[in-house]
Amino acid sequence: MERELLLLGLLQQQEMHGYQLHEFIDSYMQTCVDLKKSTAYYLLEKMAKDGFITPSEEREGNRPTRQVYSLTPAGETRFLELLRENLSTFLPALFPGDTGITFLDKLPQSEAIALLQTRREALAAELDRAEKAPVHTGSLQLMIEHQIVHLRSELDWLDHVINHLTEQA
Amino acid sequence: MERELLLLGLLQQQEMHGYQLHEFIDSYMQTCVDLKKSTAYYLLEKMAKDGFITPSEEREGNRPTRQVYSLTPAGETRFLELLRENLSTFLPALFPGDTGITFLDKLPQSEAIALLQTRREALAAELDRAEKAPVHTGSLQLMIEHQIVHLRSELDWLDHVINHLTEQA
DNA sequence: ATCTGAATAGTCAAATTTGACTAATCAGGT
DNA sequence: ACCTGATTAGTCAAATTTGACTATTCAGAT
Repeated sequence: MERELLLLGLLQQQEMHGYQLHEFIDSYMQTCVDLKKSTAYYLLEKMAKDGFITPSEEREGNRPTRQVYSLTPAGETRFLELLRENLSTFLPALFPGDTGITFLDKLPQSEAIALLQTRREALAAELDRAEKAPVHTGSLQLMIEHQIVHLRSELDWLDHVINHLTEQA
Repeated sequence: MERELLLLGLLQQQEMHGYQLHEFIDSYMQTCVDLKKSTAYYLLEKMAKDGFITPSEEREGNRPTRQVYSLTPAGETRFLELLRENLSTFLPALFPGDTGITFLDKLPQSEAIALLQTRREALAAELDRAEKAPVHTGSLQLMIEHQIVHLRSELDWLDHVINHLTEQA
């Protein structure tokens, strides 16, 4: 559901075509929703069929025409409906990385520590990237700051786990 | 991939049947992976076909027989392989709730505040539930504590956002 | 002028995931 | 002894999601 909200929300700000939407999402929002290109196209077609958005042919330069989508009045209503629902609900974030943590004791401590250190590097790099990202305006910036807060807290926790494991050895 | 790791990991501790696996995951691990019953059955069948687990018929009392799965040697290897990969990788948690945050400014402040307060209640309830959960042993407890740390940090952040919004009004 | 690799803009079959449904058994009340 | 609702254990068609593939255009090097 939040994928549709995201697409509608972006289209509400300005009309765009599929590739453009995917580009934006992939570069600025990979942290809240993971939306593959083919999924974006699928959803756009579906929402068009449902009457929430309408395509119009557009041609830029020499390139083949592409479908540019814009919100219909029904789409505007749908957007607000999904937005209200999203904001009032607590949708827990899932931690696929915790699956491994659950079975940490199935490996020798020393190996577990080494593996987690590799994870730590990747996490630190993510945090770095997020902290360096250019400042945006409005609510988007709010989301970016949320990510930074979250990543810091994750890094702290991971260090805590690694220390804990190291002390045991 | 982490869904398969989870199933293999649980089966490595003791053989189980589909329903039992789903029950366990749904009650103790909904926070790291969301695995529906039908997905569990699908994955079990697939992993059986791949030779990682083997089913054996079992009957309890009067009930119809059911498939109890146990790890094969190949499954044991696969489990360790997936575990190593999971531990060494940083798999970012996704925040579907941030989609709404991104479009917060599309609603009047007062309504946004009210909606977020509803979200806050749900989040606080989750935290409460997590804090009251019985203590487990081993690495599972580690994951549970991670969840608590995370939920506290989320509650803090949400309060921060609500305050910020309230001050603006 | 041509070649090469990157960027743009998608399509499609296959894999995965879901929700809705079925059906049997059990526990408790009446 | 019978009824009712919860629990157990699953199945299945439909919806969604993905990865791999295609094809065109553009920018820069040669």
